[in-house]
Amino acid sequence: VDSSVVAAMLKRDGYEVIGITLQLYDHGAATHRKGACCAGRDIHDARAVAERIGIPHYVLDYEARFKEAVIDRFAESYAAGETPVPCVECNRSIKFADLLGTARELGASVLATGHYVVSRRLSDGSRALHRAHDPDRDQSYFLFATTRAQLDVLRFPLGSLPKAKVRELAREFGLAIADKQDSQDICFVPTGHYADIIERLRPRAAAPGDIVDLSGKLLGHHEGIIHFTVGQRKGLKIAAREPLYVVRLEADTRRVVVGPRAALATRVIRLHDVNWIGEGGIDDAARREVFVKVRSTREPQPAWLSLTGGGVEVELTGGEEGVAPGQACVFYDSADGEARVLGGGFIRGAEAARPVERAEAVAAQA
RNA sequence: UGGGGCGUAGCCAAGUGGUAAGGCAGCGGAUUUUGAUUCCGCCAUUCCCUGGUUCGAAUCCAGGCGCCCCAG
Repeated sequence: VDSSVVAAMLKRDGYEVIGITLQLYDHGAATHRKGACCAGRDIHDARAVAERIGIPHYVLDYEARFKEAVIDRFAESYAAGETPVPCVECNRSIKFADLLGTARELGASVLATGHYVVSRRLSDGSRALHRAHDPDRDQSYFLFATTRAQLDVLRFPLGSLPKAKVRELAREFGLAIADKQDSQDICFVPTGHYADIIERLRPRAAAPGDIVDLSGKLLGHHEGIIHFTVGQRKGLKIAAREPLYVVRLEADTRRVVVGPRAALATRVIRLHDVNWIGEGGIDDAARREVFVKVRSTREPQPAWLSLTGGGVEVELTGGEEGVAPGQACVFYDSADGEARVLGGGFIRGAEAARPVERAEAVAAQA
């Protein structure tokens, strides 16, 4: 629905519009699944929309690149005990790199997408990324890795519209897909069981292992580390006095370490591959308070950034629970409203306190 | 084979004469363009077995069976 409305809006406004649909993965398996995108059924729908609004439409076969850049990395990440965010990878490499390049080759001056995020022009001509007007639809979390150069040629016409309005527009434009279900879950996992596809790609990653508590005591067994993520409660099959959560995954020993909810508390997060699209450089920002999201469905939390030898470190003022390596940590300049996206990074690890503070705590006890 | 204790759902566990709490696990749903979390719902016609007392028993009595502990 979203990208269709974007195309129709631009066409209405007098732009020369070219519709492009990406074929990203096996279009046989996922064709009939509700909530899927970018395959089979969607391609037909897109073609019908293009015809309705009178624009040329191309279907680009990106299956090979998608498998390499998104699916393989997804499996790799899980096998390493991390919890990846495939949507981030897809946006930055498939849509905003490969597709963007193709758009340019077609002579397009900009690439418009149906993402719910706002791009604002700054006085110097460059662009700033902001959260969508509707915080419930905001997709900025998945777009933190977008570079300044990409922002220059990207447009997000839906960022200030509520979803209901978009569907209304779709009806006004006479688009048959006006009430089509929103996409959700991981698009390339037709069954909803992401572990299946990882097992196919990385058979060795599905090996069973032990479930232990924080002291290392054996509590049970599991059918593969890929079935778990930090903070997860369901599926441990261990009856205890209180609910147990996955505290960390040890890929090398295939151990799943569990503990009480309190053990999920996190204050310090270490990042890698940080992208900065805020004012100035990231070193300028290290002195002021920012707001970060550690998952898409969470309000930004106050935090401080600091540069360390290995990368960027985030210290949360209030703490977070169940922060999983591999996930994204996205920076904003404000806690609410259409906050500007300052950038973000991938989570390398997280601790309940800084190493120095831990050392001091130990010293104090002695 | 002397003494003591125990046996309630997959696990832990309350209930000691009035018609089976709760937690954990599990299952289902809601929420969610990642994985999770969270929330809601479901989950023992029956309390180791067999008799007995009683209007009424998981609760009292008798006898079995099974476990545990101490002492042999």
